[in-house]
Amino acid sequence: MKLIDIVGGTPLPLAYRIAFITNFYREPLLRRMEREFGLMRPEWTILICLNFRDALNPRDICEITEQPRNTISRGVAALVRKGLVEQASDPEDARRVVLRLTDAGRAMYDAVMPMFVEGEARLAATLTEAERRTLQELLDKLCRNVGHWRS
Amino acid sequence: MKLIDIVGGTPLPLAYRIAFITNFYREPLLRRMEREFGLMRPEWTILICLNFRDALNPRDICEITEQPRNTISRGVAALVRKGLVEQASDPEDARRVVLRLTDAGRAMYDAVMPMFVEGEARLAATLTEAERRTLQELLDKLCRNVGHWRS
DNA sequence: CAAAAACTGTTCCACATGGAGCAATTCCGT
DNA sequence: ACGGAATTGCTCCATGTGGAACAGTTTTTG
Repeated sequence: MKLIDIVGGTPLPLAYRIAFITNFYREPLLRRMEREFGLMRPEWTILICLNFRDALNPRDICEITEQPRNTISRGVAALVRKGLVEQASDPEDARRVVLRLTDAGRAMYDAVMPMFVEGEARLAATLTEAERRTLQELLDKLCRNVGHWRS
Repeated sequence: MKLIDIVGGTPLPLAYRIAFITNFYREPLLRRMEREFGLMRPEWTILICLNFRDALNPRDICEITEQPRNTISRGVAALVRKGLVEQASDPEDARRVVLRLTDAGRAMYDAVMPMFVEGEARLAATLTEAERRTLQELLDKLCRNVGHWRS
């Protein structure tokens, strides 16, 4: 009796399998990240956002990730304490704070990300190249239509 | 600037899209469940397990779901308080407890599940029938090979 | 047969997270 | 230009969750 047997028997053929994969892929890696790098999840989220586009406001990150403001606020504070992010005041709006990755912040991103990439590689290794391409296209279609199905 | 743009730009083409879908599908529905039905997530997990196969031990549920013992213990205690689950002592092993859904427990399951089914229907509606079948097969292949890629 | 080891379920404790409210600043309507 | 509304970021608070230790029971080992 394993979880997959139950998952296969529920009336949620897609959603449960997707949640199942998320649980067993992401959760253990996030735990390891917390243990080995001392990064909390919101901090990692912020690093990802800033690595993709620098000089964001906390508000932008909230909008992008749809996480509560206080969560992002605490995450930023922790990253600043660790010297991974610098905050400057926005000259155009005194309420806003401009966030930038420091070199240490980029180094942290480069140190953590390979762990997830390796997990992705193991995941992808169970599929053929054609299957991978197909799966990615279908998932991408779902993601891009998030506005139609999000609850 | 939306999350999907960042997701598409990371070196995790599959995993990030899957996590993205999980976040925007499951999270809002779980919040609604907590609000409207007063069920916590571990309690819902336990209901799903017992609906699939009755007379499980807490230990079984821990093994199936790979959740910590104390989480399941608290969930069971809450469900018993609410009259959704009954616990009896196992005559073969005094350490063990046998869990069974009550009629109210089954009714709760039947009341909550349609919410998730509806969300699944919206999700599936963005794909054609053939795409749905293909996606389910690929996801199923990943799930069944969880032993090869789990971290 | 006795003692150590393993197992099951619970409780205690630390803490990460989300909601509500707050101060400071900017925007908008009149 | 002025006063109310909206926005931004932060702090307090309640709580859900996981790790570690614990008591009771069973199994294994010497």
